[in-house]
Amino acid sequence: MEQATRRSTIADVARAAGVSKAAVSFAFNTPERLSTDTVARIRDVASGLDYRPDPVARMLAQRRTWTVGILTPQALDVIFSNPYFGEFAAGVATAAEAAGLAVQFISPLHGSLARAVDRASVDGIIAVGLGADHPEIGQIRRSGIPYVLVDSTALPDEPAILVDDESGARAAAAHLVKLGHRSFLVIGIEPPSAGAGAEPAWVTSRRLRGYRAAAADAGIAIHDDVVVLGPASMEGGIEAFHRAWADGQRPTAVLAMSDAMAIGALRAARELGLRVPADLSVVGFDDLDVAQYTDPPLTTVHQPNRQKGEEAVRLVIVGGPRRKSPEPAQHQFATHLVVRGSTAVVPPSRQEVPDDRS
Amino acid sequence: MEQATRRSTIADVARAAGVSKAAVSFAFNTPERLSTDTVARIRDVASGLDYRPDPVARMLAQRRTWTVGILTPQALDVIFSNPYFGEFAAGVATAAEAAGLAVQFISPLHGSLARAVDRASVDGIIAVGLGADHPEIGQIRRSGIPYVLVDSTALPDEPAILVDDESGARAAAAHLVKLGHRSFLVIGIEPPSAGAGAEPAWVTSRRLRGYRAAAADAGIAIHDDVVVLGPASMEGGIEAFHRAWADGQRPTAVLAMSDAMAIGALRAARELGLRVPADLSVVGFDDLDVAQYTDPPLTTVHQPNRQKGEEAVRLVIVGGPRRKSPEPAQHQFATHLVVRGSTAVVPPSRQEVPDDRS
DNA sequence: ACGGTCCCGTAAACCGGTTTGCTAAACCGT
DNA sequence: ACGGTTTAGCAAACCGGTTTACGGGACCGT
Repeated sequence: MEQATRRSTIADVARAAGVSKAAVSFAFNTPERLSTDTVARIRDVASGLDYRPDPVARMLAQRRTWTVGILTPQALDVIFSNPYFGEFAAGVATAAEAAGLAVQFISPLHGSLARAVDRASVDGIIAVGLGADHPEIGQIRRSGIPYVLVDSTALPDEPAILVDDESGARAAAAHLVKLGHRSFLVIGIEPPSAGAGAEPAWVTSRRLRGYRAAAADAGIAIHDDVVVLGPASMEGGIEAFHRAWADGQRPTAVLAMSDAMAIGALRAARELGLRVPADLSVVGFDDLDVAQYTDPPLTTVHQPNRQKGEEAVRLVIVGGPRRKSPEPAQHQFATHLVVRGSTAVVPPSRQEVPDDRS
Repeated sequence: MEQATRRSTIADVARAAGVSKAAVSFAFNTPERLSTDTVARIRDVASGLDYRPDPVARMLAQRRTWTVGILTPQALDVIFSNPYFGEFAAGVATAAEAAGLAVQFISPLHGSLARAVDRASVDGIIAVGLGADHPEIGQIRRSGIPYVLVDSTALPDEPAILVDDESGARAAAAHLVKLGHRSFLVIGIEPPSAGAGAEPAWVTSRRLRGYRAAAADAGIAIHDDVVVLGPASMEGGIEAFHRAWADGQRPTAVLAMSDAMAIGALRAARELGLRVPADLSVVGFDDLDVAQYTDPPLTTVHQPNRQKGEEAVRLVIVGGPRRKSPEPAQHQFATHLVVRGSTAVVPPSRQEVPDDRS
C-alpha cells in the first residue's frame, strides 16, 4: 500500500489554515481557548485534508496511552477459547469503554511474558492468575504503573480482586454431602507454570481447601489420589475424567473447579454410559453463561465474572493519578451455589451402609 | 501511585554510561554497530537503572506500532461473550504472536466507531462483519493503512476473508430435506445496524440464499414469515424460537445461522416439551467447539473459525509494506456439513401426505 | 491619555526514542 | 610512510503531537 498519500500532519493543517501548530491543537482539544470562528476555520481546513491527530504522537506528548492491559500467563489463543476469560474480559471492556479506555491483551511474546510487558504501552495493568510473587509482577511493581491482581492472593493492601473461593467450594461439597455422596472425584485446574500447583496461592489449592473442609465436616477425607488436574477447558475435563476412570476410580460425584471442565466431565460420563445425575452428580465452578444450557443444566458455584472485570478497571483507574487509597484497595466478591439439574441424591446401589453396624 | 520514581530514559542511560543516546539505541537494536564491550557496558548500566525503552516513543520514531486491530461494529462485551468471536480472535492471536504483533480490539467508543478508529494506533486492521460500503471502511481505505475484510463481500480485489456461506447453508437445508422435512423455521442473525438486514452483503442474506436454493430443489419455498431474526447469542436463539412458537409456527426443523442461536433453540424447544431430534431437528452454523458438547451434539455447518483469523493476519501483513499482490488478495474457505445428533427423520405424525393423491 | 485586564494566538520547548550523515582513530597492504 | 578502507561513536534532525510562557491588541474605567 506504500502509504499512498502521506497522512497529513498538524503542521500541514497549520500551514493551510495560516495558523500555528498550537492553534490547531487547541482547536481540537481546548476550543474555548480560541475564537469560535478560528476554531471553525481550522476544523474546516483539517477535515478538508482529512487530518486526524496521530494517536501515537499524542500518547507520547501526553504521557497517557488511554489503554488498560489484561495480563495473563497463558497464550492468547487459549485465553480466547476459554469462556471464563471471555466473560471476564467482557466486564473489563464494559468499564473500559465507559472510561474511554482501550483494552490490550498482554501475554507471552515468543515465550517471554517479561518481553511482552516491556512492549506493552498501557496506563494500567490487570493481571489475572499471576501470584504476587511472580517475577513479572515485581517488574510491574517497580515500574510504578498502576495494576491490580485478579484471582490470586496479593500482598496486604496491594490492589486486588478476589473471590471467596473457599466458601464457594465448601458450599458445593456440602451440597453433595447432603445428597448422600461419600465418594468424590475432584477435577482441578493445572497451573500455567509446572510446579506451581502446590502454591497455596493457586486457585486450585484454595478451592480444594473448601472441598476438604465440607467433607471433613461429614467425616470424609478427600485424598490426593482422587484429585486429577488438567487445563481449564472442555477437553481438559474429558481427559481428566477418563484418566480417573481408567485409574479405577468410581466416584458418585464430581467436583470440577471450572465449568468448562465440568462440561467435559458431563461428556465423558455420557461416553461411559453414565447418566447424569442419576448415576453421577457433577458440580462446576464459575457459573458461565453456558452452564444454563448444558444437558442437564449444570449445578455450579456462581462467581460474578463480568463484575470482577468491571471492578478491576475501576481499581486500576483510581490507582492511577496519585492513589489516595482511603478505602482498602482489595475487593473480595462473594460466591454462592446455584443448584440446577446435574446433581441428585446418591444412587441406591452406591449408598454406603449406615455407620451404626458397630 | 504518582509515578514514584520517574522512569529512566535513554538520556539517563547515555549519561550514566558516558555515551551518546545513539549509542544506547544501537546497543539494543543494532549491537553489531558497536564494539562488543561498549554494548556490554551500556546494557549493564541500562539494567542497573532498569531502563526499558518507552514503547510509545519507539512507535513514533519507527512509525510502526507492531499492532493489528480487530474492528467490529458491536460493543466489546458482546464480542467477548460470543464464542464465535473468541475462536476467530484466537486464530488472529496465534498468527499475530508468531509475527511479533500485539492485538487490539477496535469497537465503538461512546457509540462512535469512527472515533474508535481514529484513536486506534495500529499497523493494520481486520474488519469483521463490516460491509465494503460501510463509511468506516471508506475512512480506512482513504487512510492508506492495510486492512482486510472478513465475513462480508468486498470490492473485487480488495483483501478479504470469505467463507462459502451459500453452499454451507445449502448443504444444511438439503440434509434436512433428505430426512423428509418440509416445514422449516429459519433463525437468522440480526444486523448490527438496524435496516441493514436487507443488504445482500449481510451474512444472513447469503445463508438464506443457500437455504432457499436447497428447498427450491425439493419444490419447497421458504417464505419470509418463517424467518426470524435475533442477536447471535444463546439468549437470542431462545427468544427467537419462543417468538416463532408464539406466532403459531410448528416447524419440524430449525435452520439456525449460528451455533449459539442453535443452542438457544435447543433450550427453548426443551422448555416447550419438544424432544430433539425426535420431535424437532436443529442444525446450526459455525461448528463452535461447544457444538460437540451440547445435548444432543449439534449438527452444524463447519467453517474454519481459527484459520480465518490466522489467514486474516497474513493478508494484512503482506498488505503492509508495498503490496505486490501477485496472488489475489481474497481468500475463500470452504464449508461443510457436520452431522451429529440434533437432526433426524421427520416424525411420522408430521409426515406430509404424498403428492400423488391428485 | 494611561495602566490594567481579557482575549487570541504564537514561538519554542518538550515527550523519548530512531536514524542519518559525519569524523576521528585504527587497521590495511605495499 | 602513506592513501584507502573499516570501525566505533557522536551530534543533530526527526517522528507528530502538547503545553507553557509570553506578547500584542482590544476593551475598560478613570
